Amino acid sequence: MSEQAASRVWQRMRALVLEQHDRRREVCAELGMSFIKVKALRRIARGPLTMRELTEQLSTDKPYTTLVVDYLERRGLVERSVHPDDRRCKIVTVTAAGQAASKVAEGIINEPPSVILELPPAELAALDRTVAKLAVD
Amino acid sequence: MSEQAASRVWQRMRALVLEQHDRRREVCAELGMSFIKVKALRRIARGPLTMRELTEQLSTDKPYTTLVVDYLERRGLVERSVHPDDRRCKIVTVTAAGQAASKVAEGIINEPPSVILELPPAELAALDRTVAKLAVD
DNA sequence: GGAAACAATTACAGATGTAGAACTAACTAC
DNA sequence: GTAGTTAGTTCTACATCTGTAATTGTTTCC
Repeated sequence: MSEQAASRVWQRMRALVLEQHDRRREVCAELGMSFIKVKALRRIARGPLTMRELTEQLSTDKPYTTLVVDYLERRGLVERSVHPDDRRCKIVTVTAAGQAASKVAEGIINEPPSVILELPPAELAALDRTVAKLAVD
Repeated sequence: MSEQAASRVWQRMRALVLEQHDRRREVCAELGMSFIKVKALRRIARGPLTMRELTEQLSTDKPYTTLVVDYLERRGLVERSVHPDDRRCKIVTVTAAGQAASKVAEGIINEPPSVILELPPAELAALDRTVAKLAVD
């Protein structure tokens, strides 16, 4: 029954990501900020965003986004500027320091668990191909 | 380079679990409680636990565990009883109502994303075998 | 039996995140 | 130009979570 296999796969993937290899605490300790702020920083580092876009990405509300960006700006990691075409909007951009901090975060978060690295090369390659199909983005 | 493949696999698994198919909001809305309380309920439903054990499972602190269990007990989902061999300990057990609520939560959380179900059977079977290797627990 | 250790609770302080209402400034469309 | 809309901010209130210290009852070990 392939439905059961799918369920098994899903539960194990969840366990791996959320329990066995959760690096959130580590990242927060390293950067000295809450995880939602790390997430905000990483998104901004990926490319400039308006406040509204960032609010959507973080799935939070506008007032809190203001607080988060205030915090990151105070630490010199991001900057606000007025949108050239629509002066109501602000564009949030990462600074050099922010880019560096984001890289540190990515390094910790994207470090794969050793169990994946230890797979036989052929099996890893197959896994790579399959998982690529699962990721829409 | 298999290190890059491992990194790719990991990042895509994370995206799938945390972004594409995150059911946390849904579960919280359905059960009317915060996610940490859902997590506590699910752990207790899996089998009786002492407060200390539950504290470890939730990776929180003792006082907060007391509050969480107070809440679940007030809603009639779990019960506290004294440990027969060590009267310092309390054993937290799920009630019938709690078991039912937990099943609802599991149903939502464990429902695999459709992309997994849609894989060709042979590929799903291979994925199932590989992922089983990755899950230590 | 007494000291030390442990489980759980209580009390408390503080950080973090969620949410609504009201406001300003800027844009859009008629 | 004026009405309605949108982006962002401020203010406020609250829920949630984290962390420390002290307290109670119980167990363990000498």
